[in-house]
Amino acid sequence: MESVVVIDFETTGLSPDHGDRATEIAAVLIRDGQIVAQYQSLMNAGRRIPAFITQLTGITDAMVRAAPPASQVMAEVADFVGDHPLIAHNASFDRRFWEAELRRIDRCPAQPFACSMLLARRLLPEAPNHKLGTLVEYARLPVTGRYHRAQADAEMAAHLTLYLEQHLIERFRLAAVTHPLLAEIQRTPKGRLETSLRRYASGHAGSATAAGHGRGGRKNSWSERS
DNA sequence: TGCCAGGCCCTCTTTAGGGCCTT
Repeated sequence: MESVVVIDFETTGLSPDHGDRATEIAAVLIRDGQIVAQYQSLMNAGRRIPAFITQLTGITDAMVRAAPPASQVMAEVADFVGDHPLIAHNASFDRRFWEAELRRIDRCPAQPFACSMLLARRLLPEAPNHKLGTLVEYARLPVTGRYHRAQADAEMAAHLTLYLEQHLIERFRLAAVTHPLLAEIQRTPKGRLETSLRRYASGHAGSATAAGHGRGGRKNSWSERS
């Protein structure tokens, strides 16, 4: 897979539209099937942390008060991410905070997102459920730290992404797995996934190119959807 | 003090409702 970044936020709640703010972020850069760089920081957005969140994450008001300002952390992580496409577990959540926090520092978030949870629902429907912790245990992936902390969750989501990539390559004999392909898979209706992926694989035998970009303008079932 | 969301998916659906998943 080309370079992608897996991110994970810890926050004061569920909705940036209702005043919730990020308290911690981690970003893990994957390149050529390996984790090659990481960024992690608590951040101080000036919000009190609900007791429930402290119980869930272990992140306290004192920890956040001692952390760098959210504006500084978001600027640093935006530089770290650059133009790389992003992946997160339940990406609709992280995407809202990513966009909200970057807008606060006048940065323009433009990355495409893919979601490891939606991918796992498609590719591992037999898993007991599709919570990150359950999938880590199900796939026997390394537990890299405390759940509900950004660094550990981002690392485990990265390992899950690599596991899903390998699953795709072995099961469907794909020559390459790209971020656009992952985004396409999570949008494909469950009943059509097997057929569509096998058609995609046969159309890309021996190819090392990305989904939806067959040579010579050739289109396939994954191509040119926006 | 307690509450607040949103996108996706499945089905007993599609003119809807409820569960999952994230903090």
